[in-house]
Amino acid sequence: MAPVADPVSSLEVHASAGAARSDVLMVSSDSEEEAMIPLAVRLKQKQLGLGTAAINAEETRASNVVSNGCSRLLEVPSYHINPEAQPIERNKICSNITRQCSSNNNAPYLSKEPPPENGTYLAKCKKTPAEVEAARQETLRKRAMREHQQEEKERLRMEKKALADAVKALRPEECIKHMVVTVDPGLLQLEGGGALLTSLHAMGCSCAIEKQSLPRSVTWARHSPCPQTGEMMSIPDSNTVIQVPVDDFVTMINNYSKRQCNGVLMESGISLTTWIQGHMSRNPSRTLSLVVIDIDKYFRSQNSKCQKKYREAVLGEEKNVGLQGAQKKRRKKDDINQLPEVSRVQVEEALVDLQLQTGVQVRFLSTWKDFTDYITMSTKAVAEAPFKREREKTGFTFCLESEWAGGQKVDRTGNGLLQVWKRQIQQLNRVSPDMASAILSAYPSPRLLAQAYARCKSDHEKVGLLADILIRRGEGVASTTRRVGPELSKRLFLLMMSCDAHQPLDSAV
Amino acid sequence: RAHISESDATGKSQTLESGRTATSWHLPPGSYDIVLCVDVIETTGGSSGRKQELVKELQRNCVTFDIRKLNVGDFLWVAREKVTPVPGQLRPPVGKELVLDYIIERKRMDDLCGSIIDGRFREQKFRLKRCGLRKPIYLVEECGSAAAHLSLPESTLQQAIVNTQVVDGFFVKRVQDVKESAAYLTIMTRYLQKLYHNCTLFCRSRELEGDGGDESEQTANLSCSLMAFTEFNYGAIKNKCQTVREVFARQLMQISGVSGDKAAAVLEHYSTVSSLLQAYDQCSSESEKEKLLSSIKYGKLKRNLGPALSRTIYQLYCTRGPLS
DNA sequence: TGGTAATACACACATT
DNA sequence: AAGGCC
DNA sequence: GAATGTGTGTCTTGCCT
Repeated sequence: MAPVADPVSSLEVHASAGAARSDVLMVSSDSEEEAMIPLAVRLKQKQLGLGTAAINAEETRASNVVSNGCSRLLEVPSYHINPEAQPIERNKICSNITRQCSSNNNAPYLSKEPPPENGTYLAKCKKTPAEVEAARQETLRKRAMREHQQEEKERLRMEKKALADAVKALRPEECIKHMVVTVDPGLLQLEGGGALLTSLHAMGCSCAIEKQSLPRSVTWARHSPCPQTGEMMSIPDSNTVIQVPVDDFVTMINNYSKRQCNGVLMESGISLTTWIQGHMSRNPSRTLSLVVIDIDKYFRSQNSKCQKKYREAVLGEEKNVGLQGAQKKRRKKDDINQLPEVSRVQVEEALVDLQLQTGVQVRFLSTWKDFTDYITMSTKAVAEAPFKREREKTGFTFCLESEWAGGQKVDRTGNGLLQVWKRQIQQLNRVSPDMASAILSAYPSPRLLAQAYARCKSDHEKVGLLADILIRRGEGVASTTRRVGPELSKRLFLLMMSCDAHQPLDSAV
Repeated sequence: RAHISESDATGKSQTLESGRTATSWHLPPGSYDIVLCVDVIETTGGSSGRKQELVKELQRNCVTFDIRKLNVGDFLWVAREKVTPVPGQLRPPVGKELVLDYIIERKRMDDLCGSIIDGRFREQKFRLKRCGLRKPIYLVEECGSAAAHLSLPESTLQQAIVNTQVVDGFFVKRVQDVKESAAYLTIMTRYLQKLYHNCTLFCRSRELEGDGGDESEQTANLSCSLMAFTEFNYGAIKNKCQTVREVFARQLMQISGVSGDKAAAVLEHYSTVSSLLQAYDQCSSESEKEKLLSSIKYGKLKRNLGPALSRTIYQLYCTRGPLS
């Protein structure tokens, strides 16, 4: 039997020794949360109080109407808001509604513009009871309509707020405050546990201490309001960091080396890879990474014990398989000295095995402060990950495609637009500044180029419109001139005139 | 001794389609060698002796490697078909080569520092993600080494390293110096040689690469469907075919204030230059043209593009005389 | 109701 | 604080 | 985003009687 504790058994020891206590420490976001929950609850109540499908249909229709009204005021075509919306103005809809209401309760010909003679009649005689009643109902309807509009406006505002807050929660600055770091109690009873919590707290995120399915591990969760219910819910992150004691680590390295030496048939205990594979098969969705703290302490000990074997192992000229043969010093007194003897090369070999078999990586840290810093940085990385991923998904690739010049500054009068136009031409592949300048001098604005294309009689003429423009390179006598050429001419024609957005510019074949 | 051959895949003068046809060929077990490939820039240039130190170390470890011009990454491994010289021909036939899924970007701390500042860092990570190789590795050198007073704080650098691990999902290997880098490459090479000792390899095309998580596929870590090296190295050069839509987006972003989200929002309504010009032509008044784009929503959710940008774009595309 | 002023708040862009 | 103003 | 700081413009709010 191996004289060293198995990692699994050590897990059980730590878990039983540690008091499994769940504690959540709110740092600076508690006031915000208390303010946010009632907000979301109100939204939920309104959604439940009114219908679901019918109300949603009403609200989308109403929003379209409002948007059309706004866009009319801004003199903007309505299809910017909704491409399928017809150019119906809001005041027409409203007047139609009021007209319908009036005709239902009054004589049809009284609806809008009473004739002059009827006007005098109506002015002389007081309103009939029916008219009074009609007026009352009209007022009631107006009030009801206003209330409905108010409520819908309010609901729309709240929804917008909720979405805006959801985006805010992902911003690099604030996202960290919505993170809750769950730490295994086995980590805290080790030295530096308090410092970990202190640093996490200082960073502005919440901490929870509860027993993890993985020993001495730390996981992350995002504390955010659910868009549907408004309740706060925790969204767990797949990342997990496990701190592996040097004893267990060295033992598993040794087990791997034994397996490599003796052949695959020999069962020689848990190796790093098999240990991780066991955990990963138990819950496949986790992304693990390992931390080993102060492994140099082990190597220092080994080095002082037998320097000769260490050097041989580093030089790697002989297959130095360090079994646990050289364990002669005092046992229970110093745990390190009764560990098996492994070399740094053996560690690296086992690490490569772990990497290629599981993709899990191991971080070696020298102090517990480094561990705290590592967890701190990992927390920031995990917190900001969703934000960055979403940006990569929506944005264009060429935004950060190495040599990318920022937008050309242009003032209110339009100064700078010529440079913009030149740079626009250069966005096509294989267009040098000289080529762009040549085209620029012939057609100093997009409109002029488009007009030139429109004046062409044939498509063949359009394709070759720019082909014979001269490019002058250099200055004075040494300057050489070339043509733009038919290839670039065709590409620019396609770019300017094609109606197919996915039209390839680089001609095939 | 190590076998060094200068097989130069001339990076630019290739034919448009690299010679691999759709014939799905394969490499039976034992018909190929696993060979480490080192980018030529890692062996030559700048610091005279430092680069050769890695080569020397690999040679001492008896690692067979090949020095090539890699268009992405610094190290990778190929499965090189064993070729037997044909009688009557001086040159043996060219062996087929498949590139393994692992690719290493080696980064010294000072390199990393400069890369972060000028933006190369993000670009390199992006290129590694989409290079077709599914197991990118960042080999970070000079980790705990002398507090190199670089132009960036050390905490910043380490945060960047953690980010590439956690956010980008790269495997990050930290080493102290060049010697440890060589040791890592040596161990990796030997392990891969052992891993692929009895595998039949198939040729995959660059297409159909649902490059999901790298570590997520822990069970099928032995990928036998690989790309031909020529196709990989050619595809790594960035001469992608542009479309009207793409170039239009880039053009929009040439004006200050137009970002990716803004351009994308405009493209939602007018995906070509032509359609935008048509829309301007259909406007009845000049003020209508000015505000044609002002109420377009962009980005996170429904933020107006605004009248200012709308006016600028209007000036750009509607000015009938020369621009200034 | 609409319309503005004043602020807050983002975002695009520029630096150690 | 609600209502009518233009 | 490395991290932080700076200026453009929208967007939110409150106000008016």
